[in-house]
Formats: sequence, C-alpha cells, structure tokens
Amino acid sequence: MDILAIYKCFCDPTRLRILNLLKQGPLCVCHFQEILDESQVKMSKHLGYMKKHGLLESSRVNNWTIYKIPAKPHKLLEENLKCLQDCQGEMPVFKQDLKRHQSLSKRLAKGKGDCPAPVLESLIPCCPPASSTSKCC
Amino acid sequence: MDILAIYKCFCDPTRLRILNLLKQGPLCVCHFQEILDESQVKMSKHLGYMKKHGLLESSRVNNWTIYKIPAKPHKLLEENLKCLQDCQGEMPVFKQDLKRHQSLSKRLAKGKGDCPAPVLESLIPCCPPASSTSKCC
DNA sequence: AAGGTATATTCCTCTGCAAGCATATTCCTG
DNA sequence: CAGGAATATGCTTGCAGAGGAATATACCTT
Repeated sequence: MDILAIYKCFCDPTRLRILNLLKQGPLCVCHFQEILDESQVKMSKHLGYMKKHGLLESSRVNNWTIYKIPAKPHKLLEENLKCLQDCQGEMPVFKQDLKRHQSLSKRLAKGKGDCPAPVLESLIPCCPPASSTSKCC
Repeated sequence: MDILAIYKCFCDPTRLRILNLLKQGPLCVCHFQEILDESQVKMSKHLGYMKKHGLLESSRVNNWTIYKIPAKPHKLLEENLKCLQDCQGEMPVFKQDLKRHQSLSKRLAKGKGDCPAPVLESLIPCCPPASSTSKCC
C-alpha cells in the first residue's frame, strides 16, 4: 500500500467523515448516505476510492455492501484515526455525524428499518434494543 | 490551520522528502535542491506551499531563506512526522536523502561551502568539524 | 554600478480527481 | 417474470495543483 495514496484518502472532507464513522464499526453505503446526508453516488465513489487504495474492506450481504476498517490497518491509517479523535474540535461536523450515527443505531436496534445482520450486530452492543435493560453507551 | 490543508501537504513525494529532512534541523532552499537533486523552482514552490499552509516557518539570512518545522507544530504534523520514521522502508528515497544530508553536513562543517550561521549551528552538533575529536553521529 | 548568487513569482500546460446525471448491475419480493 | 431497493459505473465538466521556462527580486562582492 502506498503512503501517498493513504494521504490522498485523507484529503477529502467526506472521506474523513467516513473514517470517523467507521471507527464505531462497519456500516453500509445507505447508512453513510443517511448520516452524512449526501448522494448515493458520492458515497459509493468515495468508499470505492478508499477500498481501491486498501484503506477499507467490503463485504456483500444480500444487496447491501458493508464497509469497514481492516482488522490490521496500515500503521499510517491507524495513527491518523487516533488523530481524528483529537481533531473533533477542528471538524465540528464529526460530532454531528457521531450523534446521527447513534440515532440510527438506536432506530435499527429497535427493529425500525432494515439492516444486514453483521452491521446490526456491531451496532447493538452500542445501542441495545429497547427491550434490553442494559445501558446505552 | 486546516486539517485538509495539512493532509494535502503530505500528498506529494517531494514534500514528504522535505519533511523527512527537516526533522534533522533547519535547512535552506539550496540544500534541499542539492540533496533531493531537484530544480530550484520546484523546491521553492513546495516549500512556499507548506509555509503558506502553516506547516513550515521561514527566516531570511542575507539572501538565504531558511525553512524549519515550527517549534510547536500542529498535532497532526507532529504525529505524522513520527510515522514517516516508521515508513522509511516504504520510501527508500528517505534513507538516501538522509545520507546525502550527512554528507552535506560534514562538508559544510569542514568549511567547504557557504551556509547561513543558524543552519550551520544546527548541522554541527550532528557532524562536528574535522578538527574536532568528538564522534560523528 | 556591474555581475553573481539565492530565492520567488508568473505564465503555461497537463493530470488527477470531485461532483452530478444517467444508466447498469445485483439481489430480493411478490 | 416484473418491479423495487441497494450499489456501482461511465461520461462530462470544472478546478486544484504539479512541473517547466522565463523572469523578477533581493542581497552580496568587487
């Protein structure tokens, strides 16, 4: 994997927002679309771009495509993901995205809306179904 | 300072080489030109680009322009400078540049070649003049 | 003042995307 | 099979920026 290619992936606000969200766990295209409030084409292209350069992995469940950060990401990606956390103040939109991510999680956990099982599984520990008595993060 | 602007600075091999060298201490344009074996215009433009975006500082001594990494760099720059160290394997040219940087240092420390005092001072602790008996790094 | 050295700027061309529109593909459901 | 949902791809336009050539600027030396 090319260092420059990795940095190029960091050079777009939409892609940074995607990475910021993926730190929470895998998501599929329609989720990004909803959370970032952007077009389907835009999302698909940016996700494809990052996958092409090795920053993301994808899997297909029915006709959903699930994107996630690889289990063993390149060191450069790993470090910069940490940095993004510290940059929340400089990218106010990050916070908003995380909020919307939580809302979506809750809604899906309650069974309102469709979602591929692997994504749902990763969302539920964060926001358990309404029936559960365990606390939400 | 803008996060995206910082990442854009990392998206060019020449600029990464410049940063890799500046970790050793301040340098002036002609040194980059010699070490990277690139044109004066190219060097000046890349250095100007990074300065414009706040990644570098410059000072003028006679008609030399000395560039350096700010004393308190943006966290993103700081972390990625560390990463560059780990990426030496993926950018073989980094190693070559550091070798040439040492050669240049030695030559200048011996008084062969002109150099603004502040740069020379930062080079000498790394590579003392020939008369000195202390070891070279 | 004249010439040399170090650096910056301007103009030009060329490439790499970002974004939008339309369309294709894949899979599911009735 | 028809239709719908989720996703991907092709085409086009526009802009940022990389690199080169020529030129400008600033400072030093003689």
